[in-house]
Amino acid sequence: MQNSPFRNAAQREADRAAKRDAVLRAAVRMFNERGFFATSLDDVAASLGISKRTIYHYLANKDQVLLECITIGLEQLLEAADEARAEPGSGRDRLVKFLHRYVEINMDDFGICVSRTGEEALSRDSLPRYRALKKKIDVAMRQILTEAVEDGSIGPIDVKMTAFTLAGALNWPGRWYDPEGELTPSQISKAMVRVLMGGLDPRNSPDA
Amino acid sequence: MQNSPFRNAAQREADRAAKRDAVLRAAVRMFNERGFFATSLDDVAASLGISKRTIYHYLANKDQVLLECITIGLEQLLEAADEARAEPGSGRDRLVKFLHRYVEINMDDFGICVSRTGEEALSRDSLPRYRALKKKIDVAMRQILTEAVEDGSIGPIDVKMTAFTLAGALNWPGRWYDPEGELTPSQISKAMVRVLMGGLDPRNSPDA
DNA sequence: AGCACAATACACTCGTGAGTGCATATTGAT
DNA sequence: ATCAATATGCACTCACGAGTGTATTGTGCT
Repeated sequence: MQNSPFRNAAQREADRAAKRDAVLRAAVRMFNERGFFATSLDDVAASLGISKRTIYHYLANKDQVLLECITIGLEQLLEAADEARAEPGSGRDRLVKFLHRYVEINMDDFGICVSRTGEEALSRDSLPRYRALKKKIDVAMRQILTEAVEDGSIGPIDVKMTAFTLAGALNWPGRWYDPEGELTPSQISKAMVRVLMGGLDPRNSPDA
Repeated sequence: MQNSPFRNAAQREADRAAKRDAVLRAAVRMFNERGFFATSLDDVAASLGISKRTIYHYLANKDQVLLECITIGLEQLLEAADEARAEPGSGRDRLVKFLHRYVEINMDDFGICVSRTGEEALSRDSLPRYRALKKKIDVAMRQILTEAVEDGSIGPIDVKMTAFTLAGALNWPGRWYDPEGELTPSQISKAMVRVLMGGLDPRNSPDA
């Protein structure tokens, strides 16, 4: 059965997907390093030892390359939201879980690409999909916040503005995080979440 | 004395500065709308009813146009830091003052440009000046935080990570703020600062 | 063996936009 | 009145990079 046509068909499909993936990975790394506009697909091809024409065999155009990269990043965030919501514990526990994952994803190749790329980089055609995904994440964030407010495990904050504020803070590491730096993603995420949950004002009594 | 050569020389200088300024203003607006790379200097010139060649009379190249815009924005932030530090009151009071101004500046044309522009957009030559200014602002922010921690008016937070977290949150409005939207800069800034100062965790006892 | 199709390369077109050379107008100084 | 300098436009060059037409190779299928 090793060589049945089914297996082979599947195999080829997998090969193709793997190659497409490799292109996206190479592309996203270069986008993050030099920026989307300063990166030519010739560069990306060269970094893989292939020709630009090959890239166009797997992806329609440069815009689609970017959209795929961003989509991967955004879908990771959506997954994180789903996972967090499935957790046991208080609303606050689920929120904290989500925030941690959010920060960490934003220090991964595709996540970095998300936080560094603005709407200007995408084509008219790609914008709707992009905006829809962004919106979903915003909705998920607000949902998680609302649940936590409702069960009283966090204070009665303004959900909308809090979601914006959190998003900003959590996305920022994508701009300055340096894999060679001293701080690990996990340390960064812990520190940031602590600040955001506790706030700057002194607590009336320190809790356990 | 109305027509003394001094007056005229000064006048001409002022005219020139005003024109240069108008170019920067027009440029920054377009950069913010379409993005730096999607904006050609021909576009900017057209929006002012002049020719591209005229722009090159006041500014050396596109890179310098951007650098000037960013510098204006960053210098506003530095000013805000100085003003805040000169205020009376507790360290917390000065910090809050600074944060409010910070957010508001980030919703002004030049401030938006700062928060939307990454290092990729600048040339090798411009980077040092850019980085130096950014650093100054980070230092100022940490200074203000440190003072507030030391006089006990805010909790004993990790200054470095808090500065990063705040910067992220405060810069974010530059990405989504819409002058036509319902929320005014002042409302946004108030809401964000409240979230950041108070945190999400419930307070042990609500204060006055 | 031969066919069909996927994968890849090479060499090209074409548009766009940064930056410039030159010619011209305007204005203050002598 | 004339000169010098400043301001501005027009038309150009030049490089770069996205995307493509076509040829070539490899591989599974019959």
